[in-house]
Amino acid sequence: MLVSEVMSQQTPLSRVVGPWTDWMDRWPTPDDLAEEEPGAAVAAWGRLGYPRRALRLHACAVAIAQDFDGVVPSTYEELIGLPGIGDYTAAAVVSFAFGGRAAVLDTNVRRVLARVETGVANCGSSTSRADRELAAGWLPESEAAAARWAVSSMELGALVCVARAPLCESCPVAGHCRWLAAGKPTDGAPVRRGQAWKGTDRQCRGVILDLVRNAVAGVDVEVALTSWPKRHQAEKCLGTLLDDGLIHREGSVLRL
DNA sequence: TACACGTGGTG
DNA sequence: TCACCAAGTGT
Repeated sequence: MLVSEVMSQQTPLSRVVGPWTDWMDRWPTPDDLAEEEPGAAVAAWGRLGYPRRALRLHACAVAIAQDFDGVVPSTYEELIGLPGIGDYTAAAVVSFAFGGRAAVLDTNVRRVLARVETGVANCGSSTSRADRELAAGWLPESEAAAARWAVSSMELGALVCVARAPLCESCPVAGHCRWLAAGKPTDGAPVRRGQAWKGTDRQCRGVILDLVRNAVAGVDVEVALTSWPKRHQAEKCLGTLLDDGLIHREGSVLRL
């Protein structure tokens, strides 16, 4: 559950299934992953995106092996302290893996709360204090009910109360929705800033990392730098990749 | 709070 | 084509 939640961060579930299955076959327990080199995790991550998640997941396995005797902890406080585990993932593991009581706040749930409770079309770009208070107020008291609420609210947002064309006709809570009652106003929706991509450091890093990931024998530094049209930017990005620990350098050879 | 951080599907 | 975006985290 922890692995699947980390892989699902900002990533469609449909793309997670394959890598997750392979990952769990190869490393069924935290100890199995902890014994590997971090580069193996980065390689197995493939093209899931945000590859630092692979590094953090490896570090998470090491931490679980060292601090929790190889057993995934079951409380929010313990989980939130692990690498790559933030508010959402800690709550998700508590709720989905252990059936505990935690407010699982992802973008889907925040959108549902924004519409049903606040009456606006969309939630903010990040979790706010108001979101947490709303979610805390909605969370059922018992563990069982809370866990069911968590998965229900997330599915509702993912399948029915979707961002673009919500299926209000088949929504089970349509009768309670302030946004629907108000005639589904679109104003007030925050203008999302598009994610720049072409020519960015992000794209440059992706190109260089992909090159290294696909070269079994490693890649010559010069080859990597010439894989990007702007030399200066390539040097900078290779530098950050090395700093991040995503790529390692041995002489003039680059490896994961 | 704002920003950096990948990738591939979709309208 | 191309902007938009999908179950966030760390700084």
